[in-house]
Amino acid sequence: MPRMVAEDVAARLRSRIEAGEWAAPGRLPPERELAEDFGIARNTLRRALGLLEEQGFLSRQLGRGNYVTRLESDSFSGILRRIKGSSPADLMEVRLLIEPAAAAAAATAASDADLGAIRQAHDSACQAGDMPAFEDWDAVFHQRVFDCTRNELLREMHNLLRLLRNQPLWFEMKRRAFSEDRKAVYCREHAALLAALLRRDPEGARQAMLSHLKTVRQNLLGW
Amino acid sequence: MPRMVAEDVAARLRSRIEAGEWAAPGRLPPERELAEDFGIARNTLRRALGLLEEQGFLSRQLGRGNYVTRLESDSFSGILRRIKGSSPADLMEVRLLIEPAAAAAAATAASDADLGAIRQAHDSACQAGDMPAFEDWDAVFHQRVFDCTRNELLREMHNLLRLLRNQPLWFEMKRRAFSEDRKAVYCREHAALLAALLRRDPEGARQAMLSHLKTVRQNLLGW
DNA sequence: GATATATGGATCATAATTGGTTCAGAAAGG
DNA sequence: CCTTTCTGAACCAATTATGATCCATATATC
Repeated sequence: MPRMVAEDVAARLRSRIEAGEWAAPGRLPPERELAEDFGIARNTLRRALGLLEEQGFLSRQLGRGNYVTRLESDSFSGILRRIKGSSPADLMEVRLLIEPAAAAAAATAASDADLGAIRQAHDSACQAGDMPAFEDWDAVFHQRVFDCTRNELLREMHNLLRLLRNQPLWFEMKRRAFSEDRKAVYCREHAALLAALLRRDPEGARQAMLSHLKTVRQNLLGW
Repeated sequence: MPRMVAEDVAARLRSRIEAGEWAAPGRLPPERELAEDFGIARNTLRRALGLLEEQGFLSRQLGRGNYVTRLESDSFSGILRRIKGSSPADLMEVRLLIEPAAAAAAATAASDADLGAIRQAHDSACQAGDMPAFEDWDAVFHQRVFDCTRNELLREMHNLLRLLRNQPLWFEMKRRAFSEDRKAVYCREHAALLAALLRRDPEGARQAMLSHLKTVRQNLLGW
């Protein structure tokens, strides 16, 4: 299956290495074992090892074995990789923590143009025909609330969360949880948030975002 | 509806690509899967892909797959780069937004062992002889508050902020702003926060963290 | 030291997957 | 109607994965 199994396995191997399964500087299991472990052909596993070797994670020694060299746990990329593995519950909790505060900040910092952009995203979401289209516009809506805050870092942190929400696992969850009724509820809640922003009402915006996200959590996680 | 389904799909695809669902340099799912995903025929999907290819968003490779090309603007790496360039003011604002809430959450979720670790970091910080040592323990202190929340994602997001604070520009700011008096103030504020955590008092912890961070902002930014 | 075993290195034919192309027919809109 | 667009299917071409086999080197055992 030319589905880039090699790259996929390389990523999984790297993650297992960094999880400390074979602490550096340690030896990996023989290729024949690893291949069986991953359920792939040895040839394919060897390609994955080749990729990791190029990246400097492995040292391969003929007749001796494959050895882990360095591992990065505290660097930016290490953090990002761990962020990618976050659970939906954790993500939802962080959203509940950050987004209401951002909405409050947006209420005071937003320009008229900002609010127009939010309204446009809101309208598009309400008119969206199917679930993927709605989700696309929903994401834009939330992003534009953060845009209002004029805080680059905050925007990018939300971008990070947005990326997580768009990963396949999340997408499946959202697809299962989607219905026309729920979309209508979301639209009403978005409208309430937008109204608070238009009133320049920080507390109202905070509460609107909070109750909206609680609805989302209820629909996605059931609590 | 013979009205440009392809263009519509192209726009949605582009939006999902920009949202990082298949981060560059990443591979898109096979055309047959994507077509089913969007609920359209493979031919139509291919027209959409053609449009995106013309715009330079995709690289299509026979037998291999379709790849997202440039557009690191919204991928993990692009976000990372922009995060690294954040201004001290933005960072301070984000800290003020996140850390008090995290402290409140920590007050309810912390185990005795967690609190012991925080106390240990607090003591070490107070006894630190020079500025780098104090900053180290200060960072550990704050990090351990986040550890209490049992939220991996939240911890890693704080780790990200912590990395920012350790970049050269920040370090210089902190070094200039450091003094024994201010260190003593920080220690008192840390002690107040720790006390609130030990009381399992969420509101107290939130307020203690908030006023501490306001002190830090005053010392670093002057407002 | 000689031999056996374990392990990485390399090659090849075959099968599976994937993008590329074409075509006939259905569906939507003027 | 007529045109455009979408659909569904079949087939081609390129790439990748598989499974097997054999070679090369290092380590253990006697």
